[in-house]
Amino acid sequence: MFQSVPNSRVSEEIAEQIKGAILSGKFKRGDKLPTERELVEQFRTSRVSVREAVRALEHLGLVRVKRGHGGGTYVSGADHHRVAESFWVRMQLSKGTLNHLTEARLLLEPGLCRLAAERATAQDLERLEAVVKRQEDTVKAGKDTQSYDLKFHRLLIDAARNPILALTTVSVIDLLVNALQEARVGAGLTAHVVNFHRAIYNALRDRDGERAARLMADHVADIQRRLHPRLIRGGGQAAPRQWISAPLHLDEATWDQ
Amino acid sequence: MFQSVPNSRVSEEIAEQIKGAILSGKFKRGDKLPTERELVEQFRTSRVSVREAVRALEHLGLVRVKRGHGGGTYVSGADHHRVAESFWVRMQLSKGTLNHLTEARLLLEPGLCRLAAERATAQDLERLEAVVKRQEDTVKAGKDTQSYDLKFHRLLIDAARNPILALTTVSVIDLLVNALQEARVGAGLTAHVVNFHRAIYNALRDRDGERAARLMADHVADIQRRLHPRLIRGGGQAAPRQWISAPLHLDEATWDQ
DNA sequence: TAAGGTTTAATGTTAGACATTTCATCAGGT
DNA sequence: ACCTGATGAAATGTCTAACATTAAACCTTA
Repeated sequence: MFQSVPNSRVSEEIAEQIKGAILSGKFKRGDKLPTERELVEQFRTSRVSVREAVRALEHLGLVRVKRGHGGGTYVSGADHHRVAESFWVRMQLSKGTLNHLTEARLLLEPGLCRLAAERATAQDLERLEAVVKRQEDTVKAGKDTQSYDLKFHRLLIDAARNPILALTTVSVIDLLVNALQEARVGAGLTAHVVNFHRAIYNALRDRDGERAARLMADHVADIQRRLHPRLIRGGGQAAPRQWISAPLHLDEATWDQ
Repeated sequence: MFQSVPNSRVSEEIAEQIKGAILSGKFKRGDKLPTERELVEQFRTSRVSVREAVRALEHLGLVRVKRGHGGGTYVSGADHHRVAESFWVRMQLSKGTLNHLTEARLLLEPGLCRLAAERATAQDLERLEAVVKRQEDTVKAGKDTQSYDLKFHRLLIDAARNPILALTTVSVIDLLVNALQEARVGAGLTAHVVNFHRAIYNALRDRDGERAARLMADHVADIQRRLHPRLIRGGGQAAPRQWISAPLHLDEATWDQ
């Protein structure tokens, strides 16, 4: 019946305006917002309110704040870490386990494969192939391949071209990788992993979404079978201390790492 | 190699401690945290830092703050609205559309059906049946059934017993419902909806996950077919002004509405 | 007893000073 | 040339103390 009244908190009003400016493209990724003092003048308010607004944007993952000389508020193009943190908190509140995370992954990633098989561009496929190849070489050299492992999944997720599923899936994978690293498991299955990646890539190249999805499901289940048993002695309760993955899009990773 | 240093911001340290207290159960849903002034004394810090910490928890969805007499900070047991907002922001940044939301739903909800078919308790089924029945009665009376519609999906999501998928799916549905309401579509398909719900319930009762999943996929696709065409004239760009759904768990809705 | 004003306990907002961090620059010694 | 360390400057971070606003509870009165 009636319109809801405007936000009662000054900081929310400010945050809303800045958010609008960012989303409408007035500020782009990497741009620096005015300093706190300048914003105080522009909004005719106090520094506390401005800071509160900036914090809100920070928690949305829209900006990041740097201290010191040359510091300030920089537009960061929405990274996923805050969402991952929310997932983690909710998991703890609901007494969730790693199996719930893997279960989510098992639903999400095969679905993304189907989408990616339809939508992957030539460039997507090229990048995927390059990562698989480099991973194969690294395996032969006997070195750790986790970074390529993650890159493959990230490229695939991006190729599916669905921002919501991407945000969710990256967060889930990130939490899983964190938990596994925390528990010091994960080594010694590199050969299996890269074989799956190669097979999935081939399916995507052939635009065979079903095959890709099935392979991905096997791949994730394989990881689950191999890693989770090692976790029985109760690892992974502590919150992640630092995030493994770069922010959501690989392109974004170049400037805000 | 090295341990990460403790959070550099005072407020993060405070937030971490309070978060820990909540997650470990020292504060339960509905409990009132100490007032800002009391926290200032306990942490030996300033009100600014305490307030910043409380804001952080608010953005995590862990607490909500009420002003005025009898106000204060109350533990809210993680509602999904903040995650939904993050989803929305990311969608806008990525030039996403309603179709991306529906696509996510189309992947998530059938999957949840499979899980729910395995895991639903007798009580879950009882509640689902009750909602379907009431919705059928409401349809016969010719009234609006949206609240029952949402309740059905929420009960089903809860029955799948996966906090991550639940959080994601509730957020997606919430955004969709918001966008559709904004665009004033949605009336006139109540009979179709309730028939699907009945069929899905039957499948769950029979523990036939595949059938339930297929029906749910049809159901969501049906909604998409009927509603999205009406959206062509550009509805749904404005951010949701208020959230439709109650917080994540129905049980939680009783005290913090 | 119901309507409406008053009190009061909490958060919200402002102002201004000072602390800290971080980069850039420059000087000096090897 | 090049590393090392001292200094300066620009920004955010923190603290204090006062005042504003809100909304529940209480009290007064018709």
